[in-house]
Amino acid sequence: MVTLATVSRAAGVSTATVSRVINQPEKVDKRTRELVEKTIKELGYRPNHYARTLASKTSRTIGVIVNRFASTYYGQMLEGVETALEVHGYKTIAESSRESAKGEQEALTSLLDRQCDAIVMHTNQLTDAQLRPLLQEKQPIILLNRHLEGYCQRCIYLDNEAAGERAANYLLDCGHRQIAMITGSDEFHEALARTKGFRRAFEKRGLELNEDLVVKSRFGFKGGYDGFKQLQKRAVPYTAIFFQSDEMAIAGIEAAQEYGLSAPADFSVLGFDDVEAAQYLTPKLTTMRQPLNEIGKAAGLLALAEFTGKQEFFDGKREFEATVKQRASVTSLGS
Amino acid sequence: MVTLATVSRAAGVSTATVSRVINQPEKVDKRTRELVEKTIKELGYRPNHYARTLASKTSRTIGVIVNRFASTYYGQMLEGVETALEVHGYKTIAESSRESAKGEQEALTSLLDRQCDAIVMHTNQLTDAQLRPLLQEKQPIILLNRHLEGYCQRCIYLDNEAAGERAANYLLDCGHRQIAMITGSDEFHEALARTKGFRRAFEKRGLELNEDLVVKSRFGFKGGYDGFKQLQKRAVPYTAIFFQSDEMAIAGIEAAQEYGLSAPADFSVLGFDDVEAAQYLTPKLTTMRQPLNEIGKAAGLLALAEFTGKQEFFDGKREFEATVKQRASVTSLGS
DNA sequence: CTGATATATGAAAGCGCTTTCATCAAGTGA
DNA sequence: TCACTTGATGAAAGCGCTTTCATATATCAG
Repeated sequence: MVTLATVSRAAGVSTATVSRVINQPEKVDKRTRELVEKTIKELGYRPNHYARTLASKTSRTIGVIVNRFASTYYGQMLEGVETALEVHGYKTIAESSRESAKGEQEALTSLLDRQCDAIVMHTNQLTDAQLRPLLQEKQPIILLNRHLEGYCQRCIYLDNEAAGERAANYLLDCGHRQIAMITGSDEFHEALARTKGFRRAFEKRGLELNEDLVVKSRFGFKGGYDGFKQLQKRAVPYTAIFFQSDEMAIAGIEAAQEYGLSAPADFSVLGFDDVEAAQYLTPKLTTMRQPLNEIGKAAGLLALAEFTGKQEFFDGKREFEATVKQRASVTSLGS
Repeated sequence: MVTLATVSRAAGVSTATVSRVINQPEKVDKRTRELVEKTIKELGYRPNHYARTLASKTSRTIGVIVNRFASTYYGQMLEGVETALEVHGYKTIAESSRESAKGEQEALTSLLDRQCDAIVMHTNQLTDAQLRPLLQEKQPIILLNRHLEGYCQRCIYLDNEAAGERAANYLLDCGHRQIAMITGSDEFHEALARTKGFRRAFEKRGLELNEDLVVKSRFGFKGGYDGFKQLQKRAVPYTAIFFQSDEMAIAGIEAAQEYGLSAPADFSVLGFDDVEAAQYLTPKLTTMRQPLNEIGKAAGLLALAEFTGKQEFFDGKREFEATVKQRASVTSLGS
């Protein structure tokens, strides 16, 4: 194995000098530097990341924790973080929590043990009380789509309430009145907030939201499929459905087929996320576009800013807005 | 910071003993062990992963390199690797190559520098010649869906040729003769193999594959969309289309709408992958099911077996088969 | 030419852990 | 009882690097 010492011996200098060539080249005489650089190349020396981190106490890597890898939702955020950090010479490593509190906790300590300089995490299984102590680490931890009292500085999130409200308003503006909503699971702050905002839109207009039309379900295809069936069972008329994720909407549309119903002919559907598939479906899905990539970027940059203490990395934008992406699955009711 | 030394002092033992309690508890007297364990807990001590790895030269983690995070295809494999390793107390960390040769190379050295005990990688940008030297590391590197002369021991793959052949045969058996194919990009070994197998099926039956009906495109939604349009431009009649990925198929079906065509009424479509969305589309997508999760698991286990030298981790199955998942998008042509 | 300042380098201590080797006490069989 | 194994523990070296501090040489103003 080629180590610093190997190189230093070969070049006839001390290990300190070789180290300097790598980390602060300007502090080394040009001739020495070139000699060392040549030797490094010839020997194919690659610094041992672990030794380096151990000695310097910084690893130039940011850890990211997501719920699942096999989901575009998290994947897009992840890519956002990655691209933002790459520019500044930082690496991203990812772990998944497999949707369990234990997993979230383990991933966090694992990443901490790996000396990540900062951590970006999406957490919904851990309660506020469980989470708080974990946040005491000296490495900054950025929370995705989660609000924690007194920890706002380090939260990046979509304003899900506003998004829910906007979704309702859009449907309302299209003339719909009997609007159903299939929600994501309670466990997710996102779902709760979207529901709350949705309700508020009705209140503000002095309209009543028919509670029989809101069915609690789960994110993911299956959740949309089951949710739709449940809605049908209630036999309450509706002209539009708001699904709290695109995956749910896709599956819901399919479920409708089994009842001989089809969107948007029989009812309008509004999704959420704007996954890549949304624009390639039949009907093309009208959905609440969520800037997943930018959210990821912001989180990455905030992590960097917090870790380095250089605020210029981060532009201060912690809150993002979802916007209506109009396509074909929502139709206006003729007034 | 609580270190080994802190604990050892508090417990009144040597650091060696504390270390043993953690790594080989059976070698420590029960009473001492319990005392140390108690102290560890009280102090909230967590071993420093870096120091540990540096000293022991093993990190108990496997690195995985995928092309992109925001794709279910890789996500599912990743989850497969993860679940397989978790059981054995190994961690998985992932990096993405962002679909570039440079990215693949960087991810590899980064993971190597991180002392991953073994690496599982999906690589298609690096040429065989570029790849070979990288494989010389002492850490075993497992290749996903790639064949490398003389490196078969460490390759896990879907038999894409057989899959392509099977796809063609299925369509042929359904009575289709004018079959179009939209391929993935040449850069991917997967695409080439599927095409090859597809061709072979025709040859074996003494049938001719109309070359005007095969259009080279790219994986991903856009590739399917563009591919279909290109196919239309050629104005050659067909009764079925084989898309080399589900994403392509989804987008292709949508593109067809723009021509007033719809599947399966106007033509059958066969996809590839069986992504979760496939069963929730209209029409439900008939597709070549690829056991992504199992492939990931196998790769993880093989990595473990190679690293530890314990062959019992791995069951020897390196090659996987795709099977036809019949749903609604392919119809039989009345004979 | 002198003392002060800047620049380039090396020696050596440490980062937090594992592991080898030596030590010591306790147990064993003859 | 003695020589001998066995088991539990500690001292200390070392993993590959960074960084502080001291040293040595070069540079400069006066």
